[in-house]
Amino acid sequence: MPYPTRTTPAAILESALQLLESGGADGLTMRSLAEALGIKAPSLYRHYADRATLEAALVAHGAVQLQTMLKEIAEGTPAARLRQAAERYREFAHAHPALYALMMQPQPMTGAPKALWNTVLKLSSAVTKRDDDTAAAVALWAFLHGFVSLERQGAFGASGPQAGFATGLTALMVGFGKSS
Amino acid sequence: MPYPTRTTPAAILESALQLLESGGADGLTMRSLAEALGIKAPSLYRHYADRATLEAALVAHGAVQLQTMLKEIAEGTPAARLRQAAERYREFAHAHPALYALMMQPQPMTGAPKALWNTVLKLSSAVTKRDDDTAAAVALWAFLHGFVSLERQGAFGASGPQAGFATGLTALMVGFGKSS
DNA sequence: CGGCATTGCCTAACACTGTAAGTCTTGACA
DNA sequence: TGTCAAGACTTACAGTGTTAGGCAATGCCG
Repeated sequence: MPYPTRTTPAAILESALQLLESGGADGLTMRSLAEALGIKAPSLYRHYADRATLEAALVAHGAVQLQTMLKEIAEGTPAARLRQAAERYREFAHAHPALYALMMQPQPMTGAPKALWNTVLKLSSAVTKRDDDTAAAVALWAFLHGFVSLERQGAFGASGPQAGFATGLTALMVGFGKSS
Repeated sequence: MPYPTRTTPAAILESALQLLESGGADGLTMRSLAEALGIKAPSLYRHYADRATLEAALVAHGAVQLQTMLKEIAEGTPAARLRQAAERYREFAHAHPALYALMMQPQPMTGAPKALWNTVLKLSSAVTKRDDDTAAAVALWAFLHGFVSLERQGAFGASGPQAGFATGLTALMVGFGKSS
């Protein structure tokens, strides 16, 4: 009886992402992932040491993807670019809720997530016109992440979350000394 | 053979909170909770329909507690009170990380959490001087929640999260048209 | 006071998790 | 052709939430 095809790391990640999208966080288990790949759960441990390692790979993947989306923005004033980046950040979080949740789990920030943070920092510093303006970047990111979190948990009634997003973002930028 | 003491709902909540504090989110399981109470896991289902219901009770408890902390602040200008409330919010989140995480899980916002939200809204509206200024309150809460989330996940290096908190809060308030 | 229903506990068991141990199959290379 | 490593397999364990069914003790009602 021949064994199934050899499984590649790329295929595993792809299947895992797909399961996350379709079934949410609960949809991704070692067994469901294995089944999607046509193998048995324990075989996955030949490729990833444990679930945590697999998740780390997913997080890295997500960070790279999001960072790319943010870096692609090249047109407009720094303020306009920041606004656009914020929109994309929010879109990403809502388009891939389970992946985003995974990315935002407590964990030491290294590698891809670190690079993502640097991108946010640069985008923000361009607006405040102060290099390495961590305070502003931190506030910005906090606002972004907090907003999408509250949004996802349905904290806002029908009373216009979208409006609050733009308003808050503007307030933050104004407060940090730059409008436009 | 006499059965152990009759278990009260209050005792269950108390034990659950304690487990949450000491062992984090993983420390609270139906079995560990039962053991802490001197009973067996299935017996818990006489008191709470399922784990979700139990968690809802914990969330409600946390919301009431936090709301009380925020409402206690009576002195100072609206801006000063808001600042102090923000500090307390952050302290609460860090003092009870697991409980706070539970409170911030996606779930329809009703009852105690709703009341908490109203308190935040009032605190914020007092500063912007516009009744029912949801946009400002939303931005504020997003900032608060986002900040503590990122803080908890270690997203900020040693580069002064504390500074970023005050700075961001001020920026937000300035941006919404009121300093002091 | 006696009977009875409700309440709260029990044990046993099911369907899931992640994961460890040990074995078989396959393809590549000496 | 023989050997070896990679990747699959089966089996099994401990732990999760949860259900089913039964015993004990409390409180109510005649």
